[in-house]
Amino acid sequence: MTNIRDVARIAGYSVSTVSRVINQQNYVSAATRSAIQKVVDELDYAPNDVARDLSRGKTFNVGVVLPHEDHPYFTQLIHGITTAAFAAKYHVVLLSSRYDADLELNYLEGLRRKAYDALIFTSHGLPLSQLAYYQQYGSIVICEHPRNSGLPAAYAHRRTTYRDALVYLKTHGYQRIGLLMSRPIAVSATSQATADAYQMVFGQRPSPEICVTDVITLADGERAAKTYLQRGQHFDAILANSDDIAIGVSRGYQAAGEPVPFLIGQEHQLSGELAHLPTIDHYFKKVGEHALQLAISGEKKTIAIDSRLITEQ
Amino acid sequence: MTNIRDVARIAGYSVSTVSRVINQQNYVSAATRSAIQKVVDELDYAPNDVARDLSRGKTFNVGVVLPHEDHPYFTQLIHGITTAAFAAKYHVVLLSSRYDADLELNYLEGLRRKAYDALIFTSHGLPLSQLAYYQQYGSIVICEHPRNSGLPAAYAHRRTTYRDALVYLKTHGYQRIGLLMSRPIAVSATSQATADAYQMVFGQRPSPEICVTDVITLADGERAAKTYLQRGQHFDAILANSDDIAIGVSRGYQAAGEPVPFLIGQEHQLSGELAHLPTIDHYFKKVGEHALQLAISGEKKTIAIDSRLITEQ
DNA sequence: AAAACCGATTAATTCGTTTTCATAATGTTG
DNA sequence: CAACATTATGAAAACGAATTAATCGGTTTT
Repeated sequence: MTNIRDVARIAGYSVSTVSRVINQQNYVSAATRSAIQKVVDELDYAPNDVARDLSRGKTFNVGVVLPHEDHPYFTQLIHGITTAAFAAKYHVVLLSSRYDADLELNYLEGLRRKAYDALIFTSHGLPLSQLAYYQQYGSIVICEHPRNSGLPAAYAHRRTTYRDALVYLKTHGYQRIGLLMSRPIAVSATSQATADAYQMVFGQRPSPEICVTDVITLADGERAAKTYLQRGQHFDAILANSDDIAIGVSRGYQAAGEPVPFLIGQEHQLSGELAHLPTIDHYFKKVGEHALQLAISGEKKTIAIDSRLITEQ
Repeated sequence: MTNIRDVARIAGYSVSTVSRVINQQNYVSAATRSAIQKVVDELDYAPNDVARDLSRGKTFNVGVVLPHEDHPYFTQLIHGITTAAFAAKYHVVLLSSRYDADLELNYLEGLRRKAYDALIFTSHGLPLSQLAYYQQYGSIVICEHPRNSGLPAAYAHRRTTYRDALVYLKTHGYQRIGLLMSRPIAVSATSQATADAYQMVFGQRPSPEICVTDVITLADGERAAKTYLQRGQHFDAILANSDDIAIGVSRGYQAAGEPVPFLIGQEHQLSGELAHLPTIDHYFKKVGEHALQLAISGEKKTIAIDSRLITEQ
């Protein structure tokens, strides 16, 4: 493979001058520039990005840690991240984690090994304190409320909108509310926001019986409905964690021949639109764009994006 | 930052021995190994991936070129690609193209600049011959029939299943069929497969009037229905290019107060399942896994994954 | 006892850039 | 015309590894 030294030798100039030409820098005479450019074209030379990264001490890579890549939350987030990365000439590296601590740690180590300039955790299994520790090796952005971790964060401001949703239910006469969550309250900021909102509206933490966790897919929604029915619990309404999941819940009740509670979904998905369900749009694309911006700027800010309750569709 | 030389100096061994220790290689005595390991731990040393890549002449990066990252076809493909990449310890770099020739060329150049070891084109705007030219700089895999390009390919074997779908329609008495496509027949292998299947079943190329192109989203499906109605054309059935789009078509006809033709969707999406539409599952995750395998192995094979017509759901 | 072999180790080269520092040539000012 | 900038260029030193060839005891073959 032809390198910068070949170009320099054949053009009869020094390596540094060639470097200046290919990087569009100053202090090269027009004549020299065109002479070198000619040789570059003739030899079909292209600089080696890896060598360049090593020399500059920067890769322009941003690693994006995500538990599963086929989930709409992550898809939308990724869309925002790649959009912003593209504009800033950064590269997005996808890192599957499945909430596996070893994997997450391995990605954090990647920061130390200079594989990425920055890391965005769309979600995480490790404690925030551990993520925070790795900030010394590169900037780390999370997509949830940072608590007391000091981590820069871009996230959907869920709590307020969850409160709006629950107030909406309450004022429409729905008293007994079921809550579906992707992960247990103890480990998930999203689930905590749900519980906090519940407390704000109903004056007490949600009891474990009204919550079902580990609900990710439509099938999980069906399962949740069955769980509620088995437990012999009656609900006026259920706040599901996605529209697809709400549809699953509806099916679960229908399959059991039971009346379907009033449902509110999330994510503003097609399924919810077709079923005319109220939903919550979290504008994750926007969240992703901000997350990337934080990652590359190194700013230690917290950006909360307002989400929106959509009751008519 | 502490580097391999620091470790060598402090441990009292040469750089090459340290290198052998951190790479788990032979020809290091147990005593030396543990002595060096101790220093590595003390200094909290981690090897620099960029330097390693440069020295080895390999990055373990696979670039994935995709027109838009929020489309289910690409989402599923990406899911397969990352799954396989993860298993093989490769990294997936997302490259947005929006079918822009300059961008695609830039990514091809990335291969020359050694930014990626291989490139997967989930779709492309540039002619295949141009992609083929860049194979000299690294392996390139496409996700469609390679024609005479000689490019390795993993793709959904659409034509046969499209034929199945059209035969299904024909045998059920549907004669006048409309076809929806994401891109014009001239530039898209998928659209060509549709046209080929049509010819196999109905004995002639589909006329331009029965095709609507540039149909990507549900809203495009609605638009397509209106286009057909405006043209004053009547169809017994329409083969849509996704379930979501089929739903859009249905809405378009309903909004105009017209009877909805029989619809077949694609992608096996939730929307189609809910509406009990026949659909075609292309198993894109599997396609993605094979594509990555081809990319890193460098095999110049062609792998066609059979898709499946689902008429009962 | 010379020749061959083997495991452990090191010195030196290589990968392909960017960047700093030095120097020469040219231009500008008082 | 001396003093001083400014522009143009090159030599050499990073950047941080992997790898090749060489060396050196020690052991085994012949």
